[in-house]
Amino acid sequence: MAQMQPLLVYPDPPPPTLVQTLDLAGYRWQGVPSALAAERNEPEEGWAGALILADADPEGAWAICRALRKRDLPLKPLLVLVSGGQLSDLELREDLYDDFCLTPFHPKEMEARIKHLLWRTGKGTRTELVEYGPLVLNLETYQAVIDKQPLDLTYMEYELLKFLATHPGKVFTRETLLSRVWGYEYYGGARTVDVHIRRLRAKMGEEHNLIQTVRSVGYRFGQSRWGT
Amino acid sequence: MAQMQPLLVYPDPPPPTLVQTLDLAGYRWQGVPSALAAERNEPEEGWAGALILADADPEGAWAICRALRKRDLPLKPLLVLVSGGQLSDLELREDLYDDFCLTPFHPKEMEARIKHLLWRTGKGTRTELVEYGPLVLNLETYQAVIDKQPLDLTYMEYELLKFLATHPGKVFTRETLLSRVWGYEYYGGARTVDVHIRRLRAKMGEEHNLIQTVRSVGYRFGQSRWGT
DNA sequence: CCGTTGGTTAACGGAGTGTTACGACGCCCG
DNA sequence: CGGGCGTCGTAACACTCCGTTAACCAACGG
Repeated sequence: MAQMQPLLVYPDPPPPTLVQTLDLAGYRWQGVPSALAAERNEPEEGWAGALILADADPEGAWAICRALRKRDLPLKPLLVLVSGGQLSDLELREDLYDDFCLTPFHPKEMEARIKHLLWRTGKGTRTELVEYGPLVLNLETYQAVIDKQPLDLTYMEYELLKFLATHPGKVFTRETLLSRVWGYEYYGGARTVDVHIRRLRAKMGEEHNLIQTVRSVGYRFGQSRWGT
Repeated sequence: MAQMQPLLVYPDPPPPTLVQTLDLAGYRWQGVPSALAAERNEPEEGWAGALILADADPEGAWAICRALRKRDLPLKPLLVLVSGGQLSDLELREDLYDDFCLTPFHPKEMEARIKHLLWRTGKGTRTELVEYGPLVLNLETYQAVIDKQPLDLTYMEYELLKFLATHPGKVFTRETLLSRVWGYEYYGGARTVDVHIRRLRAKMGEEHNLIQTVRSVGYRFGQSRWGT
């Protein structure tokens, strides 16, 4: 266990109970104060996973999660600690964590969760491909392919398409897209979404209308389970 | 909210707290007393996942897990409930579960775990549906289906139908509909409602008269409780 | 510097919505 | 029994938004 890659822990320094739990269980770990620091201090071997405490500073914590998810997309296992009152937050951020634990936590439970999480992801059960019909997104290489032909997408276009494609059928308002794809509180015209949608549609041929507009509501990717 | 495959629950009957949690969250479920029963009672569509209570009868519970894992290896999500004292048991059975929860459990936590587990395994988020007879509204895709055939509704039509369908049997005056569907401060002719009702009726075939007019009062969706 | 990317603005076209008019139907009352 | 009145169904029409689109600008990074 000692020769494993270290765990990333936020915030820095972590609360004593967490420190104690991690040390007792024999994990190597390192606290980081920000997303930037997480990137800078990343060891040669990479992080084994991340523990994010979200009960003290939820916004900062989720920002870290987003940053981690965005950067190393062969996603590191990510465990968030939340208070009971934050359980409803989890619903909107399904894709930002792999497991969660309530605070105050039972040390044994935390240990078991970390262990199981590492085990789970070690088995490679994670998919780094997103597929929908003729579209394939390779999350590792940031490449998109449609009808076996590579798509040349910009960063934002890719992120937007990825988000939509991982929630097929569901309708999102422009505001939701702005907050979930662009990030936290984004101040800017909602028309930005329109334009990016348009550019996506242009790059993917017109023949497959994978992105549909739902008037007065927003946009939807793919068909839902009920046919056309 | 229905329309998802049911969850398998062991033992049968489950403790009241679990029943309450599942029912409140709107999950379909079925208790099974044994691995054999789980196989026999498996519905046509299959199980969405399994909830195994391991604190009362650990041996039986783990046996069930093993049986489930052996049979459908395209892993159904499997969540076990264990007491604090059983945490060490988990270590030896990493492969028999996908997530766990401590008993006594926090209902919200349980709900969040189930939801995340189903999301993770791609079994789909439990879609919020409104159903009445041949009509199904999918609230998150903004799609409507009648007799398995998609309906092409505009925004206002959809909102109106959604409102009516979520209050079956109840009669609403035009004024009420205007204020509840269009908005509280809406000022306009009451005939607007008529026209939208008409368009709805036209798009849904005439064969099902799901929307009835109550003369001098307003409109009602579905059959009143007094019969026709 | 120039090319790429991300975001804004404005004009345009059209679907969606609400209004109006008219006809049909039922109900009350003479 | 029949006229008159109120209510509802229907179609046509006009206007208002909304989404599309193109062009333009700003922020980078080489």
